Amino acid sequence: MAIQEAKKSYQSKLIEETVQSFWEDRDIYQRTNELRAEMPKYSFLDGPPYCSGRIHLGTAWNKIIKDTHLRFKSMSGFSIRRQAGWDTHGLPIEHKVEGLLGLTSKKQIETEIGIENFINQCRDFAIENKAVMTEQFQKLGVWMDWDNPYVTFDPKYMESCWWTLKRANEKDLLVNDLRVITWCPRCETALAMAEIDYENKDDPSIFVKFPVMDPEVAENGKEYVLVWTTTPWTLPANMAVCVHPDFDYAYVKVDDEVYIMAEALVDQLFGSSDCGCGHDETADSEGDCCGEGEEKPYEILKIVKGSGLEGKEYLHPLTDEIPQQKEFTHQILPGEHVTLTEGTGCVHTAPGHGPDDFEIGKEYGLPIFCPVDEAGLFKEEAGKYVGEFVKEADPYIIADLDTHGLLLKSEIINHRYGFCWRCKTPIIYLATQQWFLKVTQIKDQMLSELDKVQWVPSWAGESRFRNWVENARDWTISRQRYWGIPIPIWSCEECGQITVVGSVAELKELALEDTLEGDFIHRPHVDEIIIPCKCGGNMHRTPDVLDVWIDSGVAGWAALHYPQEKELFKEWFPYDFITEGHDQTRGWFYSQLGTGVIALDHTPYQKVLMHGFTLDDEGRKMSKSLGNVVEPEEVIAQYGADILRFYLLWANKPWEDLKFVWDELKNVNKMFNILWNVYVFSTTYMSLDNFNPYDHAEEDLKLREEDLWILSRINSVAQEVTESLDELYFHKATRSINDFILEDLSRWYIRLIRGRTWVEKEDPDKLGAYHTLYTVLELLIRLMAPIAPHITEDIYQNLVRGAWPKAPESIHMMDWGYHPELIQKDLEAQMDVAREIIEACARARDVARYKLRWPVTEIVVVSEDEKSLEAALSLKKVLMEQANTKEVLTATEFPNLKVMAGPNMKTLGPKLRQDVPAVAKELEKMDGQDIRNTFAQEGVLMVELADKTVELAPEDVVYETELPEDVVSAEFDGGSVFVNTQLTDEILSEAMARELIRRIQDMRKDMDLDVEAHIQVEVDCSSDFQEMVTPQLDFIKHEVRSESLAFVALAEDQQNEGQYYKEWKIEDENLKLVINKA
RNA sequence: GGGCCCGUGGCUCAGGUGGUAGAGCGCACGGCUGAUAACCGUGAGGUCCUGGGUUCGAAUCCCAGCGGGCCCA
Repeated sequence: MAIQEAKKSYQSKLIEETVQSFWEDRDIYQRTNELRAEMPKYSFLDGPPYCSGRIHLGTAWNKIIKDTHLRFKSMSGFSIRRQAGWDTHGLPIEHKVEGLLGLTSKKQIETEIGIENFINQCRDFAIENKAVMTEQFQKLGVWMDWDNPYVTFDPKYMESCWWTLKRANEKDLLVNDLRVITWCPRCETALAMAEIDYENKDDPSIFVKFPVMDPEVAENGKEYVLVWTTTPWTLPANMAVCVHPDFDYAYVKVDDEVYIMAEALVDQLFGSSDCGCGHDETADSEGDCCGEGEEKPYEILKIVKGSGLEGKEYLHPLTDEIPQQKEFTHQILPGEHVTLTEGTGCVHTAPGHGPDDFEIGKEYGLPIFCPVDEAGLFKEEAGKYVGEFVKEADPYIIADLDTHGLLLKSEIINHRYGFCWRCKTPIIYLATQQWFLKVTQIKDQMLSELDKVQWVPSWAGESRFRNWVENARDWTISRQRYWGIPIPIWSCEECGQITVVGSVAELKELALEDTLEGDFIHRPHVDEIIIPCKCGGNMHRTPDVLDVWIDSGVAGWAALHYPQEKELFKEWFPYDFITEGHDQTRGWFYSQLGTGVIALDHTPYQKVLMHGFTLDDEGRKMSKSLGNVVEPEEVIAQYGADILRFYLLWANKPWEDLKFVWDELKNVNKMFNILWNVYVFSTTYMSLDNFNPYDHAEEDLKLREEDLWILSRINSVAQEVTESLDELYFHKATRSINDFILEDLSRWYIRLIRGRTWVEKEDPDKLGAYHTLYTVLELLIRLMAPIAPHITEDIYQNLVRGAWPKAPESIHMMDWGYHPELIQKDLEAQMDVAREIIEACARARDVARYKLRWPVTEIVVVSEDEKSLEAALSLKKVLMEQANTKEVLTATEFPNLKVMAGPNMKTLGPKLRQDVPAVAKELEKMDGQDIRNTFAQEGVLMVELADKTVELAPEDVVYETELPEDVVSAEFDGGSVFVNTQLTDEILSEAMARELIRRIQDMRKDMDLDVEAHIQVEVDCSSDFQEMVTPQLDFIKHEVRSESLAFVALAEDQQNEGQYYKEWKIEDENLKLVINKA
C-alpha cells in the first residue's frame, strides 16, 4: 500500500455513496462505539421528530448539529449514547389516516372503521414514515443508533409513561376537574396551549344591550348594560356581566336610551367618526361628526363606581330563543380582570366558555351553563339554535338581537385568534371534565431545577424559557382521541375510586382477565380491561388518551425503559446534552422539565442548545403554501451532504434563524473544491515520489520557516475548532477551517512550497515540505471529520491508511488531538507582515508595469516598526522568492530619496519678481539635501545668478522628494516597500528565461502532458535572445523537465509526429518553439 | 398587549469589554497561471433601522420608536 494519486475532481456523490457503504459493510458505527465503550460517558437524548412525512431542512439541520457535536465528543474520548427517537402518536397522524380513509368526522372512526382498524393504520403509517425518514437522515451521514431507536408506541416505552402518571398521582398532582379548556370542535378533543397556533381572523364585533330589570335613570325604562363581544355564539351561555369595581361607569343617554358602560370608553364608542350615531361616516370634516364640537348627541347623566353596580339585575337578551335562560338570574358582578383597552368595560361572562368567566362563575356560584357539545354544535338547552355549529350561528344570533332591538352596533374586526395546530379549525372554549397535571404546584421546583441547566445561548434559558415556566398553567393532559398512550386511570363505576396503573405487570395483576396478549396497551383492547374495585364494583378505564407532549416529555427515562429496567438509567440519566429549535421552549424543553420534576424531582437535561429555524432566502418561514420549501435531498443532489452540513454550520450562529441562500452554497462548494485540489496536488507528488511519512526520521527532513508557520497555523486552528465544537459555536469552527484552507493552505503555503516539490531527487528540503503538508492535511481532515464525515473519510483511507496500514480503520475511530506546543503566535504574526510586504511589492510592480515574472535586484522594506523589519529579515527567503527579488534590505527610512528644492513663489515672487525663474533654475541644479544642510548650518543660502547674488531664507525654499529613477514604492500596513526595477543584463537574462519557461509550460499544458513527463525543446530565435538566455539554460531545462534545449532554425509550422509547434512573441522578439516528447 | 432574539455595502455575514467600519460573494478594470472552474491587484458601493441620551468620542452602552422572527395573552 502507498499513497495513491487522488481523482482529479471532487465528486461528492460518488464519495458519499462509497463511504456510506464502507461504514455499513464494516459496521464502522457500532465498532467506533465499542472502541470507546469504556471511556467516560457523554449522554445525549434525541428530541424525537414526528413521523408524519419526510424530513425538511430544519430537521436536517437539527440532526446535523447533533451529529457533529457527538462525533466530536466521540473522537474526544467519550462513550456516547445516541439513540434515535421517534414521536409517533397523536393528532397529526390521526388526521393523515383519516384523510387516507376518507373520513370527515370523529364519529366515523368508531362507527365505520372501528378503533382497532384505525389504530393499526396509524401504526403502519408511522412505521412507514419512520423508515423513509431514517433513510433520509442516513443520507446526511448522521450517525445514530437507527436500528434500536426509541419509539413512543412501543409498549415498553408507554409503560414508563404510565409510571410517570402514577408518580403524579402519588404526589397529588393528577386531578380530574371540570374546567374551561381550549377545544378543537373538528378533532373533538382538548388542546394544550402548545397545540394552538395564533393567526389573524375576521370576526363579528358587536355591542349588545342587556335590558336592566329596575331602571334607575331612564324614565322611559329604556336602560341597558352595554356589552361587547367578538363571539356572539357564547351569548346563549351568558350568566353574568363583570365590571371593574374601581372604574368609573357612566349612564350615557343617547337619543332616548340610557346605556351603562365604562366612562373611559364612552368617547371611543360614541365620540369618534365611526360613532354609530347615524351620521355619515364619510363626512369630510370630523367637526361635523357627533364626537366633536358642542352638540354631542350623547349625554352623561350619572357616574358611579363599578362597585356601585354590583348586584344589579338584567334580562338575558335571548330568553325568547333560549327558554332555559329564563330559569337563571343574571346580575352584574365585580371582576378584577376587566380592562379598559376595548369594548365597554362591561364584560359578557359565560362560565362555560371562558377561563376567566369560569373562575368568576365558581366564585359566585353561577351555573356552569354550556349548551355546546363536543363537536361544537348547540345542544337542546340552546333552544332555537339546537344543532347549529357555533360559529355558523353567529349571524342568526346577531339577527335575533337586532330583531329585539338589542343590537347597538355590529362590525367586523380582524384580530388574533387561536387555531388547532393541525387542522387549523378555530378553537372554542368549552367547560368539560378533564385530567390535569397541577404544574402550578411544582412551578417553583421547576424553576430551581431550571437554574441547574446550562443554556446556549444563555438568554434562551435565563430569559425566554424562565419566562415561559413562570407563566405555566396547569396542564390538560387528557385527549378524547384514539392513537395515543391510553390514560392509565381506572375508575370505579360504583364508588368513584380511581387506580392509576404504573406498568404492564401491575395491570396484569389487577385485571379481571388473566390472559392479556398482543398489544393490549393501545386502544381499543385496553378499554376492555376491567379492574375489580374493593367496593365490589368494576373499574373501567378513562377512555381518554394522553397529550402527545407527555409522550416525548418522558423520553428521558422511557427510552431507557425505566423503572422496569434500571441499569441503563443508572448509567445515562440525566442527559449531558440536548438540542432543539426555539419552538421547543413551549414544547419539549418544557414537557421534559415538568415530567422530570414530577417523576424524578430532577431536570432530565444539563446542557441545552436552542437552535434557530431555517427560513427561505427572503427570511420567510418555509411552507408548502408559499412554495419556498427546500428539500435536503435537492441540496444533496446538487452539492452533496458534506457541503450541506458545512453550510448549515457555517452560515450563521446556531441559535439564530438561518436564511437558506443557494448562492452561499457555492462558496462552500468552492472551499471543498480547493481542499480537494490541495489533496490532489499533495497526492500527485507524494505518489510520484513514493513518499511515505512514516519512513522518514527527523534528520531526513529540513523544515523551513514556512513549514513551522503552517504547522503553527493548523494547530491554532485546531485549538479554535476544539473549543468551538465543545461550546457548540459551530460557526466559529467552520469559519476558522474555511479561512485556513483558503488563505493559509491553498493560497499561501502551497504557493510557497511549489518550487520544492519540483525537485526530482531525494532531498531533505523537499521531504520537509512533503512531511509538513502531510501532517497538516492529516490534522485538517481530523478536525473536519465531525463536520464533513464523508470527504474526510475518503481522504483518510488513502492518505493515512494508504501510508500506514495499521492506522484505525476509519477516521472516526481516530482520537481528537493536536499539538499546542507547535503554536508560535509571533511567527504567525511575522508571516502576516511578510504577506503584506509581498502584496505591496506586487502593487508597486503593477504601478511600474513591471512583470512579477521578471526579477528585481532589490527591495527595501522601510518601517519605523521594529517588528515589521524583524519579520522581513527572518522571513527574508520567503520574501526573496515571492517578491522575486535578489536582495531584501531594511531601513527605518529610505536612504536614496532624491530631495528636490524649488522656489516658494509666495515669498519669493514679490521679493525677486523677474529673477525667480533664474533662481528656480539654480535650485534645480543643486541637491535638495545639501540646501537643507546649508540652511541648518548658516541660516541662509546664497544663490549666484549671472548678474547678482541673491540671499534666500529657509522659508523661501520648498522641497519635494522624488524616488530615484527605477524605484517604485507601495505602502503596507506597517510601512513602505521600495522596489528597484533597474534592468541589468543579469536581470534581463533571468527575465527572458522565465518568459521562455512560461511559453514552454503553456505548450506542455496544451499537449496535456503528465507533470513528470520529460521533453525536448527546440528554439528558433535571434542570436541576441539566445545570448541572453544561454546563462540560464540549466535552470530552464530543469523547470520544464526538458532533456535538451537546442537553438535551431525551424520551418514554418513544423508539426511532425509527437511534436508541438508554436510561434510566440516575447517583448520584441519573435520566436518559434517545438516540443518533442522525450 | 407581553417575553426573548435579530436589524451593518446589491447579497450573506464578522465586529459588539466605547477609540479611523471589515470579509466573502456579486459588479467593473487590469494582471498572473503546470495543483486549483484557482489566484493577485485596483476601483465603485455604508446616514452600521430611526430618534433621543450618556461620553472628549457610540455600530458598540442606556431610553423610546420602526421593521422582521419565535413564543405567549
